[in-house]
Amino acid sequence: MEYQEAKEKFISTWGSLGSMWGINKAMAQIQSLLFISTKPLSMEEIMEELKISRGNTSMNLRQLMDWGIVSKELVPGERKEYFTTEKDVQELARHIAKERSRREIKPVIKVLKDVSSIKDDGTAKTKELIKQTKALHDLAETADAMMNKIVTQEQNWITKSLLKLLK
Amino acid sequence: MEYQEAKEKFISTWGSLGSMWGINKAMAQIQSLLFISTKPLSMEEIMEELKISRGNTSMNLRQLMDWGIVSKELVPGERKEYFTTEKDVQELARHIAKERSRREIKPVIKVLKDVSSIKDDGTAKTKELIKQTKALHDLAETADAMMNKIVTQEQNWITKSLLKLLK
DNA sequence: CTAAACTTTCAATAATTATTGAAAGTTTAG
DNA sequence: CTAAACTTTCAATAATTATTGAAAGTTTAG
Repeated sequence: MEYQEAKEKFISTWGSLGSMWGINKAMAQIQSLLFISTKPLSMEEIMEELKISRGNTSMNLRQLMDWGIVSKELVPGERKEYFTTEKDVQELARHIAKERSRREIKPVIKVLKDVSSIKDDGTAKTKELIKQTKALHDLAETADAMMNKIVTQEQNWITKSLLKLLK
Repeated sequence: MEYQEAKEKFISTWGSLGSMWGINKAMAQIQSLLFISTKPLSMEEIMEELKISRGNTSMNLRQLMDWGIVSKELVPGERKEYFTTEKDVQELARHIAKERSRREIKPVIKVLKDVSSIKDDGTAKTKELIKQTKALHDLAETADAMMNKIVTQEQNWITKSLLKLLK
């Protein structure tokens, strides 16, 4: 496999993966492109590489900046804006985990808490609803907490020792 | 909040969440409905509760069975098929994590491995591609392994002690 | 201040994905 | 074996989501 093929494969795989972390294709592809680029890229360059329109590029870059994983880079003497993404995978994972938690997981936990707190009228179906949503609530909270803790740590020693412990 | 409202809120929240674990709305809603039901439900009952067509119900039930989180229950003396979902959240999480890993994460890890193994032609851009995809590969593998281990364990003692350790 | 160089917005449209429902298929009671 | 009771399939359609591109907006060099 040559450079160009590998690059395209990476971008398209990572792009289609976007949905896993609640991000659309173009957004994920722009991030991928920046992630393996050796230098900041301008909007023109991104449009051309990915064959997407100016509007699309602009909107998705903004979203990536909202997620905190892409930032503007000003090149002195240049009028254009250039963009870079966080290059450290650990940091990237931290940002993504934090945003997902905030945008998606936390609100769901809230709903589960509300639903599981309705008053018990004694009927079997109400009891079941309360029991099951409470169980999900606890699971979701634990999972969310673990994810954040793990990803927030100075990874190396703790991850390694956890993995050993869990094997 | 009364039973009916709580139920609807739960089903619609959990349903819209489906996309987080790569499942469509109807599929997630059917699972939710079964999850808080006190008894197995027939296709008719599911259709009626969720206001979805017979075909839709049939297809999504099949998918849920493929995921291994819903199963047929035969009620003696009845011609119809009845359905139940795994009621234990721990088991549910295990199944979901396992399927996601198999369907989505493992294939991506494979691509990352391939891409990061292209021959180094000495150029900066090739070096960067290799370095970055290798880093992602390692991260993805570690995350996948941890998720599976955690979710596979007899949760209680290990989860609790891990959480303490991580706090 | 002006105009060129750029970016953003957003209505129209294209692409994708989910849903319907009727026809075909399957199972079982009798 | 037959027909009723059910389930599945799948082409057509509806709903949702992403994309385009031109017009409007913004910034800065001169």
